[in-house]
Amino acid sequence: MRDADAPLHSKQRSRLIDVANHAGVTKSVVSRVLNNDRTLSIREETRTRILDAVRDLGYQPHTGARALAGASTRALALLIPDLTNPVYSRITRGAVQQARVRGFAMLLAEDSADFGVDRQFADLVASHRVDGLLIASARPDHPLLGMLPDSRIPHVFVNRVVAGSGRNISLQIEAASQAALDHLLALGHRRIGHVSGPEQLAPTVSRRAGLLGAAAAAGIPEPSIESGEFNEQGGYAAATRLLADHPDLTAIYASTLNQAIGVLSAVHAAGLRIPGDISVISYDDLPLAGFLHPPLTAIAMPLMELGQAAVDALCAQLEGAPPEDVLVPGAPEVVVRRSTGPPRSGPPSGTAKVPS
Amino acid sequence: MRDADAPLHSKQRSRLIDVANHAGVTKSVVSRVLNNDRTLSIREETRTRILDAVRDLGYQPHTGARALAGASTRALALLIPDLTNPVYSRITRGAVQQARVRGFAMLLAEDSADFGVDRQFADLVASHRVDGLLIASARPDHPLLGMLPDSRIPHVFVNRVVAGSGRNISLQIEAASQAALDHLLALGHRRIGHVSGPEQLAPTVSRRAGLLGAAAAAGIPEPSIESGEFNEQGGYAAATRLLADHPDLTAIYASTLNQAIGVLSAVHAAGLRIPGDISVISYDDLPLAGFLHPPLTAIAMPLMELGQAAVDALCAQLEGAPPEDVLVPGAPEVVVRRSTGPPRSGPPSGTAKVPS
DNA sequence: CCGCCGGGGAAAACCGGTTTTCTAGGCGCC
DNA sequence: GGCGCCTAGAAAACCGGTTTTCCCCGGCGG
Repeated sequence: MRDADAPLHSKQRSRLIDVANHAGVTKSVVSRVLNNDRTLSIREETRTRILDAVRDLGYQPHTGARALAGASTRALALLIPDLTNPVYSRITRGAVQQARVRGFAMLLAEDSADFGVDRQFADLVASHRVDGLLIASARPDHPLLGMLPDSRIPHVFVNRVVAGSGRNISLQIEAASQAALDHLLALGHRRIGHVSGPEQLAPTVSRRAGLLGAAAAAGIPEPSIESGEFNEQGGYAAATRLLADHPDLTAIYASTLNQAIGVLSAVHAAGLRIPGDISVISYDDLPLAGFLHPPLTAIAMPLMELGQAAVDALCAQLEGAPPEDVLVPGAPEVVVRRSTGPPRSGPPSGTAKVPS
Repeated sequence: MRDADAPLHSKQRSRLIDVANHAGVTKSVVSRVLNNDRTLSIREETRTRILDAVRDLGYQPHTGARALAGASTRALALLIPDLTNPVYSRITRGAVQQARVRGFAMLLAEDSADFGVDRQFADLVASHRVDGLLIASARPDHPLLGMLPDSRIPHVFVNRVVAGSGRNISLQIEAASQAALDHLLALGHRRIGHVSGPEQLAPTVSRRAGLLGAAAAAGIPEPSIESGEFNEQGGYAAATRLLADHPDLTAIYASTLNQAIGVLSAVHAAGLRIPGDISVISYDDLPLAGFLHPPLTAIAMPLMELGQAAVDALCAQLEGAPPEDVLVPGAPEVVVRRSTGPPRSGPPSGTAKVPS
């Protein structure tokens, strides 16, 4: 035992040099062992002696020192538009989990405060706080987009498609819309309304395009579309307009679970029965959907997997791979509950023009 | 101008030494100016020269170097049990925002993965990644609780009350239960059920205690209580049991918005009308509540403020203040919607014993 | 005239790692 | 037997800040 001089009873955190002394080597060797430096040649016995010392002392590298010495910070940052939107909650969960698996910490920034978030994000990078960025909040005019291409900072876009960026991590949105339409067609619906999201947002556009394309291919009348924010109020307002302007609709496809809740509310308010008068189907499935009134038919999307895939893609960039678009696999699945049914035969039963 | 030798066109990030050269001083002076070192005496002219240089060069300190040199990391970590629970989303939002205001980054960890989260959190501290911890996820048996008192790491408990810790940041939960009961009493209810949360969880206990105390004071029969997880399924199951075992109930008070959604569903499934047969009221108000069927009466709690207060309290500790309990002000407010009304006079109308 | 004091800032040590360079010894080879 | 090479690890230079110490200089009192 050569550790007689090591401060075994010290309450201090142990440093690399302590481990080195404990193992009877220099700190450079310890560092290289811990980082799996292939250019180091070392006897197996020495290696285990070092690893034992690491364990004995409970050594934990100092993140700052590491970052300073040029290595990575092993931290990522996630920018999302709205934490209270369950869609982003799931994506965040997946991303945080996967980051953890890969040994990264995850920083969080929310765009809703929109109080200089672009600036904040730029600072995270400039101050070497993170190795890379996950951006789930890029509207086409987002200031961040202007500064990213110049910087060398690795980043991916999550659930966003920034044209030509070559680093978009996305879901099979068009296929989801196709699946939703197929479900409605199988029930016999032909006049369909769509509650869409904010204009120019990539997922909005994809869902709409998927729906319109599929409708055209199926030879049914072009779906009526109204847009609203990605929340309950947005869904409520859009559905109210749809019902008022297109009394012949028999089904509504909502772009988001939050919107769908607003849609349900608007349909109830119009005095219509679900699915008797109007069927409602939603993109995004969550446990919540099963407890609505009526339980909501929805398209389950692999949101956690999206978050995980985004972290994987970002890590690949960190390891030197060129960025590339990723389409998260997993076919959309229609979870049939009780908000969809055959279309009514006659005119709607309720007083569609008189919301309470 | 003395900056002729400064690499003005360099694309590199500028360092402290660059700023110093640009301003014609040494880096120690720059550092002390930027950190408002009161022991430094400096001419006003020099100070502005330095600040100008900082601005001109777009200087951004290297977080790692700073942390290494003994200063703080200016990062905090937040541990929450479940991101998809909107309650925690709001708390998180408040915390992230306030951290940003105070110049801190926020790291996120979720307990749901419960894949060594305590270990992960300990690591964050041990590796000097964060200055302090916000813990919103402490069950009494949480492993983290065993290790925290020893460590000198500043931390607070958010929406949790760890007895004797002296660092609990909490809401006026008892008052909220009181307000809920007052609302029901005013409507004429006397037989009340309560859907409670997981046992031993501090908020669960507080809400229950508040309700029982207020009920006793009002002289009504002791409320019937069933517990369930803090999600829709938990609320559904608990409400189903309540309805089956206590057919005389005329109102249910749910512990969480998620649970309330399950309660609504269970009441519907039992064939009962809301509020005709059963009134439902919930702790936690969110926009979502207004779009349920029927729109849900709920107690609005200042969740974002809770998150902010937690960050404030933690920062106070970082600045050397002794930890102390904080009761976030803001009286609970009953947002009356349509899920509550006068109690029915006779027996319930539905087939309460036959959930579909 | 000299010593002391305080303002203004320079110098250097240090934080804990990473990475490149260097060296001592042992071995095979010619 | 001398040489180069390989192995195993030592040494030292850095990364970019913070903080303590030190120094110079001018003014002022004795």
